[in-house]
Amino acid sequence: MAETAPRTRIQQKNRARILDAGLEVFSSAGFRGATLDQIAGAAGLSKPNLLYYFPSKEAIHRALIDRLLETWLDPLKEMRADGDPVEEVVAYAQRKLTLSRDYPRESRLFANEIVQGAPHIIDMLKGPLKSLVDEKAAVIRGWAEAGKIAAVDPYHLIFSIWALTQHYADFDVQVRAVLGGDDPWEGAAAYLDHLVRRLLAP
Amino acid sequence: MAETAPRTRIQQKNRARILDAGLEVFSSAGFRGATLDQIAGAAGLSKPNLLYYFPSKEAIHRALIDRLLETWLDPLKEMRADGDPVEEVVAYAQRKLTLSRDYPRESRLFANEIVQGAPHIIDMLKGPLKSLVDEKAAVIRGWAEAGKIAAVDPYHLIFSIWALTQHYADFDVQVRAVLGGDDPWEGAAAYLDHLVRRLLAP
DNA sequence: GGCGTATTTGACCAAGCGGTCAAACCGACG
DNA sequence: CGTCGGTTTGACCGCTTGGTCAAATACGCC
Repeated sequence: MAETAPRTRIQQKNRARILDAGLEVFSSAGFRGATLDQIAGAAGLSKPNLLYYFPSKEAIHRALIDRLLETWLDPLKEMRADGDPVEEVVAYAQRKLTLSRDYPRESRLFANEIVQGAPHIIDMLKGPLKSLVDEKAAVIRGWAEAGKIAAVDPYHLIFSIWALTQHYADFDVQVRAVLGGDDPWEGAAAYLDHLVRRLLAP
Repeated sequence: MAETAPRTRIQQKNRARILDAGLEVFSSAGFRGATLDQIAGAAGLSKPNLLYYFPSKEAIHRALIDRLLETWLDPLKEMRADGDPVEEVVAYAQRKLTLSRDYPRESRLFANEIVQGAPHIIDMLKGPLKSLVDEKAAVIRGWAEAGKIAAVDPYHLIFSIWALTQHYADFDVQVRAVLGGDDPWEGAAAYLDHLVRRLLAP
């Protein structure tokens, strides 16, 4: 938040490179495990030069988290109360899965943060996230009570979609080790679709 | 492996305390984020004393991972080909959930390891884990072909059980933030039971 | 008690860490 | 050309880190 727009073209470019490098390093080593030298190296800059653009390691991390949070909830936000219930949930699950597939580093950044107690985003979890989920859970509950979908606990339904979609990104190594060479994502999409339909069919 | 049994009572006690402290710290900070001082503090020992029992930070971590791997696959191993198919999978899912509930620190230790690329256990994933999953997947496929359960991709079925059960332990902060004060585990068990039955009902 | 071994510790070290700073560099504009 | 703001860097600092070591202490057994 309160991100002052970078003035020059060179600032824009370097800030972007730093954030990309930071994402790479933080997501695969955690906050503590990442070093400024690694990030600087990945960004093709010297360490003091890094700190010319961001005042601290913490600031890079925060910028990444902020950027992540902006988009991470979008798929759920898009779920419409006035659509076809089953299709709405199926589509939500697929959007979330696509997000994990296309942004695995962001997914792991988030996972690292949560697993280690979410020190930087606990307020967001208890505030905006909870509100959003409460709202959508009410919608799902409404659908269930109207008999349009089977009765399910809406909170745990949402958790299971989060769990599954995060799993394919965060536990990618394990998934690939078990599956051998095959690309997991196609099978994942089909399975997730099948699972949600089975679960919600009235 | 090749763990020489501690001779004296004092060794047994201190090694156990160190492992417990190490589990606490590693699971909530990751390997890199954990410090020997933290572990020593949590174990109530001095740092050099720690290193009297374990030769390095790495060694503590490895001991924990080894101990974890011994039990982590047990629930899946116990799934019997000659039982009632749906009940076998349901029971497996519940065993795995119970494990996550009772050993959340081990779960997070595992999660930290995998998210960061599984550097220490990649061989185990590609070897024993893959073999076990291949074996059980064949069993599940057999059930499906015999019409005893609905047709599902057995690999993704197993992934979804892993994903969900790990989620409640690893993303505990988020789950609790969304649910408010309520204990998640009861609802989780009911939901997981329901999900598996719905999914597999022929 | 006394002795040998197991255990514990304070002091220390080299390397790596996040971060600073003054000086150098660079390109645009007069 | 000079100079002025934005950019880059090498050298450096204080602190933390994993790990060592010799000396001190406790323990178990005679």
